[in-house]
Amino acid sequence: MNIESLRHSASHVMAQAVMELFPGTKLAIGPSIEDGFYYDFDMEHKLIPDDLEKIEHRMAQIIKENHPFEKRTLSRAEAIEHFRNLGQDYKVELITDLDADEVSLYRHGSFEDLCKGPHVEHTGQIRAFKLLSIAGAYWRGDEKNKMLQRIYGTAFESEKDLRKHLNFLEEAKKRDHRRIGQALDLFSIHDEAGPGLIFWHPKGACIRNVIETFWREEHIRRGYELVYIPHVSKVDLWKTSGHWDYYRENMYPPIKIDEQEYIVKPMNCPGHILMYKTHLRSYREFPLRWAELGTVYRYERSGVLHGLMRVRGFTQDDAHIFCLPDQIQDEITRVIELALYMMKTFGFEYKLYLSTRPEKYTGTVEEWERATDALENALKSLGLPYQVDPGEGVFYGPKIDIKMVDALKREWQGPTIQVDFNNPHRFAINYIGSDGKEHSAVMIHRTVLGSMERFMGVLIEHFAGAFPVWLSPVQVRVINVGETELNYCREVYDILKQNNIRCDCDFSDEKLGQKIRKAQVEQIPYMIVAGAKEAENKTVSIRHRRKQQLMDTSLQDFVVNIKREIQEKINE
RNA sequence: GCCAGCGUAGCUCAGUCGGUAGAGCACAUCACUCGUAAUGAUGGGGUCAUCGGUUCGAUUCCGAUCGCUGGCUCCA
Repeated sequence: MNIESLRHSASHVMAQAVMELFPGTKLAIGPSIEDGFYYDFDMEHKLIPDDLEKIEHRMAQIIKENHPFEKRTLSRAEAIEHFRNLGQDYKVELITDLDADEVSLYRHGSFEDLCKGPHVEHTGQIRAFKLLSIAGAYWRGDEKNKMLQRIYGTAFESEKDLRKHLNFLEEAKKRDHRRIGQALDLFSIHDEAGPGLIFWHPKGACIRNVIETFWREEHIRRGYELVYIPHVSKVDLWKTSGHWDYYRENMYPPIKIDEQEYIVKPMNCPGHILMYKTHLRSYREFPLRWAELGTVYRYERSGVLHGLMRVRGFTQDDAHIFCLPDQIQDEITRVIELALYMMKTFGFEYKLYLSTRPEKYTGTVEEWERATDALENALKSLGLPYQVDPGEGVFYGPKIDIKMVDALKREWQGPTIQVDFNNPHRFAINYIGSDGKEHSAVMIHRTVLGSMERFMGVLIEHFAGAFPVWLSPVQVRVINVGETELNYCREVYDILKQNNIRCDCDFSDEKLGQKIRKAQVEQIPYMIVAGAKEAENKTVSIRHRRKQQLMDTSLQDFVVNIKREIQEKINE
């Protein structure tokens, strides 16, 4: 049995149940999707969560009755007539827009729907299903159209598979970076400050700082130079770049300073370009690789904000590469290697996507072809599997997107590499070639993490808050058993500190079990417990947050081991 | 921005069919001095999101605003 037809069949059964419970409902579309199905309805009644239970109940009855799915075919005109008589306007619109002479309808029991199929044989084959949520959705996904009510559900071949999926949803909920971020005191967002603006608490800032330090060192190692630019600049700069005309809805309005209007930067590129243009460039300087952890501010519609994943102020791990046309492939190859190195270091699987020329584009077709070939050749030369997204490129150039696949196999937008044909023309980003003439340089935008905010959000969910030692804000907690060994514990703590290990201590009057529990809840990788026995023998008792067995060892050995674990960035 | 739901202590949540609120955790103090995931007692803490309306009286009902959640649309 095909899972898609199973889910699609479930959506028909759901539509029937909704039609019966809420007569007069108009049906839009109800496809199967990844992990489930939905159906869009246009109805007077506002669906509430309790309705889902009622609908599920009716669905269960329909399923039990084992209605066979039966197909029949109507001519286009007949079908339009048929659905018009039923008052199903959306179906009429769908058929009208169809290219076919005939359309198929599927019936089970008293319910019939326009559908190209296929379906399961009878409703009894839908064994395990659940309705999940109610949502608003525009007719045909266009915000100019009417907002319909959508019900999401899921269906599986067995109760066991369904339960597995529901457990997955539970697990995802537990890993929600907003919940963990609060529980582990990593970051906060404040009504008083504004939505989509992140405050990094010491522990979150610590993790971010570790990542940023690693990022800087790795970039310098790979031939990048670091730059800094101001956060505001005159509106004219944004007019030259084209953002004022094409990106204004995402930009904050100008600030007036001394009769001049200034814009808070939504992107870093114009700033880097100004520096490029401070003197005449020679082809001998290329490639120029300028990197910056550049904070940008963009207006995002209130409904789209989401924790760290979608914010209004964020820091891109940005870089711009200025190079010759025949250097594109080599540069792209290096960027992909860097990006994949990052993915590997943080423990992510990944998928690569190549996006080609969209309908609306700037530059010439030759430029596009040359750049797209360079991107594709880079992917091929690295022997990497990738998927082509035709027409999904940005208007100014083709791109490679890398999606991070986390511990729960979810995909997140991460690194992106984009060739830009627009800015070199707008800003006259030129260089003097070996022929002594002026030529247009190639500009590549790229990030290898995405943004610090989104990356940290994904990282939190990926590790469920249990960061590997090299990223953990507190790597070791020193815990005493009683009062007598306090001095020894302080000695241990001092030695750890001297070795640059991030540690703290819990010398509170609580029982040992309580202190261990606290450290476990905080996901601290190592707990060092020292009591009279250890103080006597000058050893430490090591407890790892995931391992049951304890280890008695010398502090020296522990320090050597944890330093290696940090150095090698080992993911558990 | 749009549709729907929600907003009660630092956190998680009860509760009030209109008579100004409670639990657990956390926090503070005290006692206990404890050997690898929760010791006990006591205490502090709330303009029940904000503003307005109805009412003798609003945290509760109504409206607006702000914010959050799930989606849609859009994106790093």
